[in-house]
Amino acid sequence: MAPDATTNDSTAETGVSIGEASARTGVSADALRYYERIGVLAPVPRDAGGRRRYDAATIGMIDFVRRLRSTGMGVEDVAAYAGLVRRGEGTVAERRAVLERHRDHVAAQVEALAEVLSVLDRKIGHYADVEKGAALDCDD
Amino acid sequence: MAPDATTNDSTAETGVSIGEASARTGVSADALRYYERIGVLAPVPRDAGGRRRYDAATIGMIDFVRRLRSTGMGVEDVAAYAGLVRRGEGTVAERRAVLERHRDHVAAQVEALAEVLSVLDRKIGHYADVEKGAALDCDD
DNA sequence: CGAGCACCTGGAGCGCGCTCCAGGTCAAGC
DNA sequence: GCTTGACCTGGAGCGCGCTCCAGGTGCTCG
Repeated sequence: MAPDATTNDSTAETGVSIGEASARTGVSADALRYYERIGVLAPVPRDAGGRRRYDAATIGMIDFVRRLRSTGMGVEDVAAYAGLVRRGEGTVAERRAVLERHRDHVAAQVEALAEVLSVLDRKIGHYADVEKGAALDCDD
Repeated sequence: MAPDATTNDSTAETGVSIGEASARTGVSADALRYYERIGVLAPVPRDAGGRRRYDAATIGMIDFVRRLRSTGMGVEDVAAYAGLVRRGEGTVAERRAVLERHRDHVAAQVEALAEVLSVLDRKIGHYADVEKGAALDCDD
């Protein structure tokens, strides 16, 4: 059986290109290079030609970074967390603390959004009322 | 009975100052002027000395604007909505459509945040496990 | 009367997080 | 051999949403 269509080389060219990593994670290639520069990602290994190769673990990390970013964690904070991950086992408690703080932050966001959601629903309902019986209109 | 401590003048100085409006809404005075400039707020009436006076309805609008902003609606979109409000009754259906679209947007945000929340909880739980029996650790 | 304070205007500046660009290298396909 | 395309680097540029500044006005308080 052929082992793998993309890796049948003895010099084990492993991982995927930056384009592929971008496609898989939804993070732009520019952003990936930027993340590496500022330390959100550890220096990514290169192939013979100096091109980046992203392994599965790194892809996973990028995906997690994307989630953190999407919930409003600043790139510096993400870089700090990533630094802990890189420093290894001794930082587990600290990593947990960082994530717990961020979880609380996200939970607060959800609450705040839910509140706005209810305000929107009230307002939409009000508009709907005005549209039907265009009468008992107050102001907004 | 004294009618009101702040408004016992015959020339009816109505509404509150920009500082007061800022304090009540949590929106900075600079932002309030900025909002007026770009049309998020209609031109605010002035007192004899050219200072802005915010009435209750405007304070309410500012509060709603703050909610829209906090849920990621861009200032231009907010200005567009505010423009509809200013144009009056004929725009009710359109306003409703805008808010419904935004509500969907916010609902999607809530869903996305909730998903990240669960990922965070899993990860935090995993870290907690590692901390207790520091053994069956895989990688992250 | 002088000081202090809140407010005014127009415009410049800024922090964030990328995004884009110029100029170059390399590998593959025609 | 030449073109095409994905990738490389360092650094400049940008869109957003304010924020800050200089320079000035006017009210109030001691």
